[in-house]
Amino acid sequence: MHTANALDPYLRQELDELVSGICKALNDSKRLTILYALRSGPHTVSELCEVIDAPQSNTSQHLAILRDRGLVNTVRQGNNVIYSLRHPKVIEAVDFLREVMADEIARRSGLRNRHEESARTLSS
Amino acid sequence: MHTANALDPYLRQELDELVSGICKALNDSKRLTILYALRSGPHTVSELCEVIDAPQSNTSQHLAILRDRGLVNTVRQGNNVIYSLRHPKVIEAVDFLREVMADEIARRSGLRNRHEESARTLSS
DNA sequence: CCCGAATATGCGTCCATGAACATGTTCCCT
DNA sequence: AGGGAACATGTTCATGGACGCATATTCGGG
Repeated sequence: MHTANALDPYLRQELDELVSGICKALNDSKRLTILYALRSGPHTVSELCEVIDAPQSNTSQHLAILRDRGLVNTVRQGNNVIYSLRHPKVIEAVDFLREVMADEIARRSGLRNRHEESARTLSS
Repeated sequence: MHTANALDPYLRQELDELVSGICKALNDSKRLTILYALRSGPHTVSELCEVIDAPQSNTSQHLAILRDRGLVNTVRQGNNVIYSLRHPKVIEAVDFLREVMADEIARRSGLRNRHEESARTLSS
């Protein structure tokens, strides 16, 4: 607690832009799946359709979001458009969040065990 | 591109749970602000109200989301409830995303300059 | 035991967003 | 030039989430 102090207004604004600029793009499992698929190299749209198991228009819309926010590169090659990962750091960040999730799951099962133990102790 | 290959189904599922479990909680500027405010130490609800400049009920709702997803701890102390950061790693992950945003902004202004230059070159 | 402070929750409303479908656009090929 | 393949985009519809307000709940003090 200590002093209530408003947070640095510059940080607040930066977080605003972060949410509207990047977080929103990461807030969908299909888009995350696309980014992870691009880890291993560029892919065409139709390939990504198969990866996320969605119709072409839906896939294109998700790609448009990632493209608009600057998270992927596009190159036209004949009839195909090839998407690639622009900021590999994004994957690192998401991997960090996956660690958090793993930690949290571990913590919960730890709590559960402790609860079971207390229950056992109390009922004995 | 190469082989289209569906992504590891386990990873897909994990990304699903990541989105519904953590990403959704991070997909709001006020909640991010709360987490950053808790970096420097625990805070009461009314303090956090001031930080995010929102009415109490709204603040409590955001806190409930962070609490349900396990991102914050709560301790009751008399009339107050004191919130603290449970997983500092979350901040690290978000900081990573901030770096990505900074990179992307730099890249764009770089592109803009190059465009201006080509324009100047072409028109001269 | 009741009152007020601090926090939580339920409800209604409004807006953002994802999915599906149809339609445009761009390119290659003949 | 025209047709087909690969993508992109517009529209509509349904859902989810944020907010405000009112209402519980929990706690400490008199």
